[in-house]
Amino acid sequence: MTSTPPTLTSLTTYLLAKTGRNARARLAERLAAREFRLWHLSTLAALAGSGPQSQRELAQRLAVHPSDMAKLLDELGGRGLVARERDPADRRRVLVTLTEDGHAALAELMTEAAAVQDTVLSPLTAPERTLLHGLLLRLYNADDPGKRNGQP
Amino acid sequence: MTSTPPTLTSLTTYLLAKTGRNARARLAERLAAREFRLWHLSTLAALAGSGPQSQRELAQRLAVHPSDMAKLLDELGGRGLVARERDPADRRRVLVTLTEDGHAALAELMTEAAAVQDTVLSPLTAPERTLLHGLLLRLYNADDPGKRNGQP
DNA sequence: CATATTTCAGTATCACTGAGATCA
DNA sequence: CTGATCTCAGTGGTACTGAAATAT
Repeated sequence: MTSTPPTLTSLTTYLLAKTGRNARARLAERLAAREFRLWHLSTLAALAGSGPQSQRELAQRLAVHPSDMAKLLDELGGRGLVARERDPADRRRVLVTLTEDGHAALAELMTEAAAVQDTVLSPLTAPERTLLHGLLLRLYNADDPGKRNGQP
Repeated sequence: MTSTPPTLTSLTTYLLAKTGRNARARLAERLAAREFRLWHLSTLAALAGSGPQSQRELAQRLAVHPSDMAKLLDELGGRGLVARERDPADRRRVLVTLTEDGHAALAELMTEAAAVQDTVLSPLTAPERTLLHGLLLRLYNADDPGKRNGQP
């Protein structure tokens, strides 16, 4: 006879995937109200955090395919949030920079993200949230950066 | 060298989504070697955990659309892992049950999942893993109060 | 007839592929 | 010419939508 049936919730990785997906979906919904998608936020954040850089660099950093990065930057550029110009030093490259409006948009979206996070983590106390963050950060830093693809 | 901008990694929900997606992708890769997908494992586990049930019940429990559940069960049924029969009490319903082979397949897949989990959680000590599991379980249970009577 | 369950066909979106264009 | 970057059209898989078929 089979004893106690295996349950999915006994797998930590199952809970990880489920809760992560939930958080992601909630933020996506929130961003959609402002006509943004998750990659927009990630891209703006990457530009703010690491300064002007080539499209290829940006795509690698976020683990997005260069072809998709082109479309993303088209959208962001059309809204005046990023500026694209040929690198004078190497005219094959396109240097992407964050505009003033881009900085403002990023600040707004990060505020939204913080609000969503507060909802998602509401079952936990402040020290527990810090603890969770520390554990997840170690998992995050351990897996190969730039090998896998996914959404932010 | 590429590093993720600090603004995103300061969001716990970003780490949640990323690590969850990573775990999910690793398991999917592993299951694919046996010609299974993640939904197959989830479905088998739900049947083992909650016993024979209608397709609709199963779909709701796993938050899958009924149309997709039909396809999933076609695949599992074709491999002899589940059996489908009309409910004698209400012939609109289709009662789904796990076969012997289904139980065996589930045990194998759960072993695979445990192996993947051990890899993903390798940066953490045993007590830390327990701690993480407890925190995630509370987030998971707070997620959607609509499925509080099921196992997954 | 009104409702519930299952099934099938079609749509939408996302990650990815590959070919061509530009430039060093 | 070789190699790198960027662009664009198209593919495949997954999640969803809507409606017909079957039964209560």
